[in-house]
Amino acid sequence: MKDFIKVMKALSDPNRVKIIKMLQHKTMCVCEMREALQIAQPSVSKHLKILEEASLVASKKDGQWVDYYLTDGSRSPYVASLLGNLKHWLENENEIEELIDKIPHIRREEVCCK
Amino acid sequence: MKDFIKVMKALSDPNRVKIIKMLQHKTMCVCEMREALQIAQPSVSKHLKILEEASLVASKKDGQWVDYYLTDGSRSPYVASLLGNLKHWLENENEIEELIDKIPHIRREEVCCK
DNA sequence: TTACTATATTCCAATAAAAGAATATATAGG
DNA sequence: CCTATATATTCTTTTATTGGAATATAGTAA
Repeated sequence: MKDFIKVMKALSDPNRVKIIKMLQHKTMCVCEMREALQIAQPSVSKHLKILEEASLVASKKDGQWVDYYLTDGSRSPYVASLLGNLKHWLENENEIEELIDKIPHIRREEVCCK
Repeated sequence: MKDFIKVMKALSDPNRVKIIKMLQHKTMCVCEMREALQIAQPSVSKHLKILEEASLVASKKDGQWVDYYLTDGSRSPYVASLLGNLKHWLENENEIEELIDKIPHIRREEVCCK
C-alpha cells in the first residue's frame, strides 16, 4: 500500500507530471528542467527527489551535472503501468505540447553557467 | 492535466484506496464503509465526494441510504485504466485482505440505526 | 405533522505539501 | 589550493489535506 500511495502522490503534482513528460523525450539535468518549468532550482530538486523515491526516475552523475531519466519500471508494477500509460496520456494537452516544444531550444551550455 | 491530477490525488489517500477495494466486492452505503474503516461518518462522506469528483465512484439513492459503486470508467481513460489495474493491485496486502474479510459480516440493519 | 435516521456540509485544529531564500556540498578548471 | 558552478538541503512561509465535532438536510415512518 505504501509504495502505491508513494507513486500516486508523486504523480499528483503538475510540475512532477511535466518532468515525467519531458524525460520521455530526453535525459535532462536539473538546470535544464528549471529553465523549462520556470521554477526555482531547489523546487526542481525536491520534485526530483519525490519522483526518485517513488522509483519513477533515476539519476546518474555526469561531471558537474546530474542526469535524470525515467526508470524502466522493473521494480514496481505501479511504476511500470503508469510510466507506460503516460507515454500517450496528456500528449494532446496544450500545456504539455508547449513545454515539449521548448526542450530542443534549451542548451545546457547556455542555461547553466550563469 | 486537471482531470489526471484529480484522479491521482483521489488515489493518494489510503482510506480512499480502501474504499475502492471494498467497492470491488459490493455496493456499499456510507455507514457500512464507516464501520469497515472505523473512521467518522463525515470523513467517509468527504472521501466519497473526492472519489466521485474524480469519476472513480458514483452513487444512487436507495431509500434513506446512498449506495456507492465503482464507475465503468467510460468517462475517463485514467479512471478506466486505474480501476482496471486496481482489480489485481494490492490484492495480497494484509491491510486490504483483513478489510475485505470484514465486509460479509457487516450488516446494514445492524450497523446503521444506532 | 413529529421523531428518527442516513448522509452532507461547515467549522476548526493538526498535519502535510509546496515554494523560494539562504546555505551546504561536491565537482571542474585554473 | 582557490574560484565558480550544479545540485542538494535547510529553514520559513503559505497553502492544502485530513480528521473529528457540531450542524444542516433529506428521506422514512409513525
